[in-house]
Amino acid sequence: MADYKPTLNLPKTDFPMRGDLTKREPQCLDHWLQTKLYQQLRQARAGAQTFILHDGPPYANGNIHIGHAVNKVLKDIIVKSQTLNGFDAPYVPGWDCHGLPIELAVEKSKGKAGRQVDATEFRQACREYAQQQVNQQREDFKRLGVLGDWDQPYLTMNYQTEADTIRALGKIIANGHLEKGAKPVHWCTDCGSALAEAEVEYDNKQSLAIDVRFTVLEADAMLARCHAPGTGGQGPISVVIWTTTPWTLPANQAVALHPALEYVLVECAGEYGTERLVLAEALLKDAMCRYNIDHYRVVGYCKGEALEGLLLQHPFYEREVPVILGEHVTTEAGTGAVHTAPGHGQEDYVVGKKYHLPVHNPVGGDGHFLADTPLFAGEFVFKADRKVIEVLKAKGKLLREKIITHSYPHCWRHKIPIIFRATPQWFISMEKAGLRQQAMAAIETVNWLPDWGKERIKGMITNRPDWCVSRQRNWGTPIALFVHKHSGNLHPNSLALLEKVAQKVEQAGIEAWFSLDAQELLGEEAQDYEKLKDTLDVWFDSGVTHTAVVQQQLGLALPVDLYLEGSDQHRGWFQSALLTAVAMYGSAPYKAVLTHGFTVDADGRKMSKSLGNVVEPQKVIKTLGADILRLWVSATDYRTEMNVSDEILKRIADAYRRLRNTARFLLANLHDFDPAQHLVQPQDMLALDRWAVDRAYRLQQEVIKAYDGYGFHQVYQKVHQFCAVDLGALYLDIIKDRQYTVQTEALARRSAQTALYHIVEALVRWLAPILSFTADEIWQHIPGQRTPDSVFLATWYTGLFSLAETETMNPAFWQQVFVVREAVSKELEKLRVAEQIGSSLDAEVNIYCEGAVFECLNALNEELRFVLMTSAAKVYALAEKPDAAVTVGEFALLAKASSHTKCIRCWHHSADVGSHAEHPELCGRCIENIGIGEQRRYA
RNA sequence: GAAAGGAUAGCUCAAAGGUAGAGCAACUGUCUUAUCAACAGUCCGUUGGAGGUUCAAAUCCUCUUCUUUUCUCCA
Repeated sequence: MADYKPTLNLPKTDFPMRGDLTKREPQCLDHWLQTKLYQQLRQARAGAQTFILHDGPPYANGNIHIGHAVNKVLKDIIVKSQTLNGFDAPYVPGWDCHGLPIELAVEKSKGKAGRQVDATEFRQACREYAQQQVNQQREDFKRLGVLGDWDQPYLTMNYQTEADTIRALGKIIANGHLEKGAKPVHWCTDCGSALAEAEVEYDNKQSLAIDVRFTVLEADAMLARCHAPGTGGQGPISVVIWTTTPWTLPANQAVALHPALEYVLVECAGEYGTERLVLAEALLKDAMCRYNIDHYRVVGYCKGEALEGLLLQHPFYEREVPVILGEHVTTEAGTGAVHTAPGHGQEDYVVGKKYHLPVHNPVGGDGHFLADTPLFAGEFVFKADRKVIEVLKAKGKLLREKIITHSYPHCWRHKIPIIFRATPQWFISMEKAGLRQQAMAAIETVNWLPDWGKERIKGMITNRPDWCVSRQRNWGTPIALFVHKHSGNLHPNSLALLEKVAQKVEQAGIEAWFSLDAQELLGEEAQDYEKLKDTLDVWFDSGVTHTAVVQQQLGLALPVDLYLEGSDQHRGWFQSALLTAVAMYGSAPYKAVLTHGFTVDADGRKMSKSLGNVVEPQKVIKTLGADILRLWVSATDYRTEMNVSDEILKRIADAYRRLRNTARFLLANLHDFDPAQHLVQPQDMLALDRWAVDRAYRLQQEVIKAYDGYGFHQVYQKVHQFCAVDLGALYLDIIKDRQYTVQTEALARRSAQTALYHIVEALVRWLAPILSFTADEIWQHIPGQRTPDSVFLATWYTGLFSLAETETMNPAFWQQVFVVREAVSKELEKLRVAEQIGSSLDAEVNIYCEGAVFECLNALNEELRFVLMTSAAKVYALAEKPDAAVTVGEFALLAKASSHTKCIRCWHHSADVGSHAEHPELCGRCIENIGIGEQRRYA
């Protein structure tokens, strides 16, 4: 048997079938670095319309997890697709570098600032630690294939940025939003400082629980407010509170009731004679039992809201305190009446604010009552509990005392119980200069994606308290203000001073403030002013990057096009950016805000070490490659939770192989194609090839639309389907015969190659934002002069064209043909099962039809068999249909094994095999093709 | 405890009141000219559950389960 294989034009390529991504991707990254791809891109797009995605800075601590990877990849897909749109879309990644977690990490190695190590040295260590964390995270982000200005990222600890953060504060002060106040914070009496949430741990503590009478000042006024069917009883009336922190009573400013709870007025005989008590009805029995009172009677009742504003006598001070209402009051324990000391409790503070109660804190930093505190001056708070009880007893206000054990916050370092203590703080007021209302208006100007994000942030802005921006910390942007020692007022020249400080910080970083001698700026006045030691909340640092980074460092205009972060950032960055922007210049810093959900496992549970369901991006990259991770990100609808597991990634890897192999096949069939010489003009191309280009043309419009709408999973679905169905199952399968068997230079072949060429040019661009590494690799293998050098410098391919409806063989025509093809396929399968044929080329088929179907099939003439991939395909009128034919819809089919001999070169069965003496195993078509060449017109 | 989002085939996604549909996977074959590939055929669903509105519900309403995020987490 002669070997005709060398006479075929078989596919040939260096583009490997296997991705080998774990090896190839790092090389690709090196190449991008060496060619300064990012810088090239900036030059190439200079002057083009911009698209600015402003990066939200991850916190510079710890390894990146899958959530970071999702966020960065989504950003990268957007930036790359917008670049393909022709926009100048710079991407400058950033890091959030100040703050507590870094301080805590440094404390572990260096010790606490001001104790084992001085504050300056401590801050330097924080700076170094943060930089090292940035470096580590940066390597992981780069490995994901994210294209950005990694050499010049923005860091909130850059001197310039620190200075501009201070200037941002100045602007907010100038606009009248900053306010001094006091707020209770966790306070360790041993540390002598405030503790952050992360420094607090809960443990059991024994406390004295007491029930205390707050006597109603005007009994008549009280009775007038409630239903008292009889006489209303006898004796003094007291509202009873229950507390586990007796030492907070000196700071009491009110008693809180729940507005909707039912309260009762009970007459009973106590140790001081007949009296009346006010309690929540639901707790009446419990309370009476606790007080050992057997005989009592309800003499009146009312809802809590009826008592609002009623005045009570403080149990041991000459102070009148009001009844206030709070939703936080419950009936789980106590009396339904809550002792309220805004200086000693978060909730009391919040509700107190509503009623304009004074925030009174009589306790010093060492936990001892201040010298001007009547009765308890100098006492340590927890020791004062006993003394408070003695005083209450003496005043006849104590109903009962008992030692209880309960969960209580402790200092994680000293393991001692901590207290809530109001300390001076700085706030950005939501109301003082209309910030809340302006922010609400700004929300309306932003495109929130998905749309429920708008309601979410509106709800948060509506309800949020003033923003406490001060922290008693070391590693942070300083609140660089001077406060008058006696009046507590800001220095009248604060704004000018702030600018002077900012100039110093530009040169030497935040240390310039901490090491500043006040005299240098204030001269003689320095002795009258206190230089603030507080730092800014880190959310302020990241919040103002719209100014400190976007405007100042990058010189870009606001608002930017897009912020993109996880949905938790409605509470975080989206809000801190919005509030600071509105406070500075009255409008939102972004045009649109896009959010993504969190990654969860296959069952929708969040990832945790204890559940063992954590997917680490580093591991995925090491085993499957970054492109697989990227493909997963693109394939997943990120608007809700994103499921990820080994199985899901395996499926994604399968899909990757299909995409890669499709590209490989296209390239392999273009190995001898030079577009400069061989490209066939659209009007000269075969009809089927024009159909294929038309499919790509239509798809490209959908792909671009999907990218612009940030619907990447649609891109994935559509492109994958195109590769699997339009190309794999149809077009590529059909043209193999033409590609392989006709003459190398035949129009029939060059026409198909032209289509393949157009398609791969388009495909590589569709894939580039998602499969960046693979697309780059494909780009290198596409034949012809490649300009630009990289797919990332390119714009969408413009060589595609549509197939006009007016053509005979228009898209609808081919649709009809493929319906028949599918039916034929099913018929052939029957023959195959019956073992009458193997390959479809072993069969021939007769089609009986009329009307449009007949016209259609007949138009293809002799070439119908190539579309159906049978050795023969004949079209007859429906009337001629024999009984053996199978009817499928509008037509009927009769398929049978071919009786002719198989040509060993093209595998078609044909009557003319053997007609040539020199090539007894070939058909006439192949003889032509080895020699003079076959003519084709349609398929 | 509250608010918001989500739940459709083994997986990823469609279907905006009108017969639940793709692709992948699985299974069974074919080919050996994309070969650790490709093609063909087959199978797969009480749309988380229960009610309701409607001639008709994945879709609208109510309740419920699970889950995610945020808030509250307390005298």
